[in-house]
Amino acid sequence: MAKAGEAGLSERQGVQIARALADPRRYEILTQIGAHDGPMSCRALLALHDVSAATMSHHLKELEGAELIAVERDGKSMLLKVRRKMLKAYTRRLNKI
Amino acid sequence: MAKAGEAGLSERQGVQIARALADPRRYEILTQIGAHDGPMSCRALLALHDVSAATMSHHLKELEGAELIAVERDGKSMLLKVRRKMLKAYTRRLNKI
DNA sequence: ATGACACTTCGATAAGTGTCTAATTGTTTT
DNA sequence: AAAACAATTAGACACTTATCGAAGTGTCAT
Repeated sequence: MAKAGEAGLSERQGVQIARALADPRRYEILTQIGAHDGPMSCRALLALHDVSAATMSHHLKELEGAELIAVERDGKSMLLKVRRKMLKAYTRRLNKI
Repeated sequence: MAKAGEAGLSERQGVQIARALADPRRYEILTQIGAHDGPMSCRALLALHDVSAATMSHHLKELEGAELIAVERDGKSMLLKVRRKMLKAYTRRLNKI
C-alpha cells in the first residue's frame, strides 16, 4: 500500500507542473524561494527580478496552481514555500518514462 | 555539448527540456517511445496521433533539440529512442531545488 | 527512371503567454 | 478616516507556438 505522499500525479497536475517549470523566470523564482531561509515574500522576490508586481503575481499564481509552492498570507505579505513533495512526485513520474 | 552523465545540465538545456515536456502531446510521444519495444519510427507514432506528418516532425525536432530522444536514420525510417540519462539529469536538477 | 514511401521545410493562422500600465482590493499605520 | 503598503485584476500588446496543407528531399522497390 503506497503512502499518501507517494500517490501519482493526475494528468492535469503533470501538465500544469511542466508548464510552470517551462518559463525560465518561474524556474528561477522557484529556486529562489527554495534557497531562501524560511518562507519568502513576494516583495523579496520583486527585489530580485526586474518585472512589475503584476507580472510577479501572475507567475506566483502559476506556481501555486501547479501546487509547486504553498502560499500563506500574513497581513499584507505573502509567505511562500516550495512544496518539495510535489516536485518529488513529478520527478518520480519522469523517471518512469 | 555537455554529457548527460553526472554533469549538470546547462541553463539552456534545462529550459529546453522543460519546454519540450510542457506540451501534453510531446510528453505522450516521449512515453510512447519509451514504452516501445526497441527503437520506434515516426510512422508508428503517426498511427497513434491524429496530427499531420509535419506536426509530428516538429514535435520530434523539439524532443531531439532538448536531447530527450536519440534519432538515427535507417533508410526511409527514423529510429527513435529515449535518452534516459538526460531525463535523469533533469530530475536530479529539479530535486536540488 | 518512375513511383512510392518517410520524413522535412515553408508559409500561414489561430491560440496561448509574458509583460506592461492602470485601476482595485485588502491590510496596517498614523 | 486617511495614507501607505502589498498584492490582484483587467485590458492591451508583442511574441511564441501548435497546427495545417503544399511543396521539397532523400531512399527504396519495380
